Amino acid sequence: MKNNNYNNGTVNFGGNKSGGGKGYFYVTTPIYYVNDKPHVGHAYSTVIADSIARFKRLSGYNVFFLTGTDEHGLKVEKEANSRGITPKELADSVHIKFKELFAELNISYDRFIRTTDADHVKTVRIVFEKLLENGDIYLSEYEGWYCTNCETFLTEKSLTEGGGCPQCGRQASKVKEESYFLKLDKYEKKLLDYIENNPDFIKPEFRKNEVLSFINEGLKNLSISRTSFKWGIQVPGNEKHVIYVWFDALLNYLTGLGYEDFLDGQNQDFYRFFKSVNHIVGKDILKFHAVYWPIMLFALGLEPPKTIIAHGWWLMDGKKMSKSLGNVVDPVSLIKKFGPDALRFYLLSEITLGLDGDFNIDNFVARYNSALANDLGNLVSRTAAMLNKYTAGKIPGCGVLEDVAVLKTAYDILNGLSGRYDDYDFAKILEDIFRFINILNKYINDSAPWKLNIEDPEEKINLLKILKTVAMSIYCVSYMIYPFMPETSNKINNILNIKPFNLPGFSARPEDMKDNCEKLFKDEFCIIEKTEMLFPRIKLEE
RNA sequence: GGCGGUGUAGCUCAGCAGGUUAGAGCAUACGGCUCAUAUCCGUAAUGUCCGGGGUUCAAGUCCCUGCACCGCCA
Repeated sequence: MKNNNYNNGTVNFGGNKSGGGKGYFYVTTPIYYVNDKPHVGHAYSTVIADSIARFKRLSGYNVFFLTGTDEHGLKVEKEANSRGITPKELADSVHIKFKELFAELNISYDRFIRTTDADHVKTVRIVFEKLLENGDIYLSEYEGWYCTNCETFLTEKSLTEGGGCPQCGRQASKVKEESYFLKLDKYEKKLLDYIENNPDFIKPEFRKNEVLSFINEGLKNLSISRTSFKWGIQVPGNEKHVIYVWFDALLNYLTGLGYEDFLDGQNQDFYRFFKSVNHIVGKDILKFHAVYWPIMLFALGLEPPKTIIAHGWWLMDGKKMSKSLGNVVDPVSLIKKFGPDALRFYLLSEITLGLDGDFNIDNFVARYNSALANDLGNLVSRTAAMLNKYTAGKIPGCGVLEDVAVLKTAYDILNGLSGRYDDYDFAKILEDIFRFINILNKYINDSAPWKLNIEDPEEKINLLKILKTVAMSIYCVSYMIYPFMPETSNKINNILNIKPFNLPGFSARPEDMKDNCEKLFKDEFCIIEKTEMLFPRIKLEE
């Protein structure tokens, strides 16, 4: 009978970030528009945010991770009308689809915000009134071209030859209407200064240049209300107007943190979190986050976000995903088939941050089989099998020393991890991890435990040393992959009979893993007897 | 039209403060092992480093130019 009590007695499972107080970390995804069900692009943004959130929590930070849905605006109203339901009914049903996807993907968000939530509606109104009071918002009149589909005002020059919208191609119309405007020109200089002085503000770098050139062409004050439809938050005191969907949506980042309580002096953490905010956004909405949003914050007397990460898009077989092409990748069916971690791994390892990626199912399967099944899965499987076969599952304690050279490789990777995460360089991190996995497979091959004679005391020690080294290394691997593949990490720890990393209260900075690992393996313990395959190989059918 | 970027092995990309035989992963071929998910490990082959010109003792690596593709803005 094997020991089923976790071997965790001596490891520090408390928050152990050195140097006193905990760091704060706030990460957000875009809030997703509810006019259609989620696709793989939504999964991608969210997985990026989840991985960084998990890593920061693991490192001992106080993390707040916000995601949610953007539910107001003309497109939702239209879609609802076409389905014969109310906009709220549409939002109710579609937002559930996002929640289901995130549950399948093991997304560890702290709050799922909806722009129809009462506290958000209240926050938007408070902000609007505040800015109206201090003069950053003013009532005026707009006369010019407008695209109803995009809810965007257009300059005459930007129209296509037939008078269409440059974005969607639909016919633009000439309108003359009363509108509230947000002063952008007033803060133009301040924003430029901020961008110059904060190199981490926009990532990757080449996007920063695009934003700079956009601002340098001169900002025109932004219309932030509409009178042509109803579905939105009404302007306080002038209910003819509905607040522009982007003004509404961006403020979710404040609502989610409890801005209202902060204004009432009830929320001490607000500043600490907001100062460390990382907005994950798609490249298509960078302008809203890097230009309009900081200016809204300036107007409120707050600092712009710390970092905006603009990622690329997932193409499908080289083509943009679209309903009309019928090539939209449904993430839920992929997860059902291959598991959440396979999708998370593919999304994060196959794309360089900022660039577009090509989603190709053959490539997905190839990566899965090669990296996950053959390299990682098989490493764990062969190690567990050898332990069970040769030592009855027993991993020796401090009486048998581990191979320092092998573990040093692991500790070196761990020590470089925090810096790598600051750059959001997930593909590189995963590359390092899998290079180490290859080293472990080679180490096993080269030292060939199966050739050793257990009857011979000297050879037995050697055998134990090899197996202990690999077990310790796999524990480190489990830590390294936890942010990307939490379910797999938990399974590995379970096989090793060690507590999972996601237990409340557990934290260990990567730099502390050497100590933690050595303490954990100081005493002899047994792994579990029956192990499951982490990633069964996928055989291509047909 | 303006500004910016990219073009390196079959595929995805790294290399670029200029310097010995141009790299990695995947895919391919051959060899080794058998603990393991027909897995793992090793070896090998393949490149007019987009074309053209120039600077230099020396250029994927710098400059000019042409072509192709992409991004942002108009």
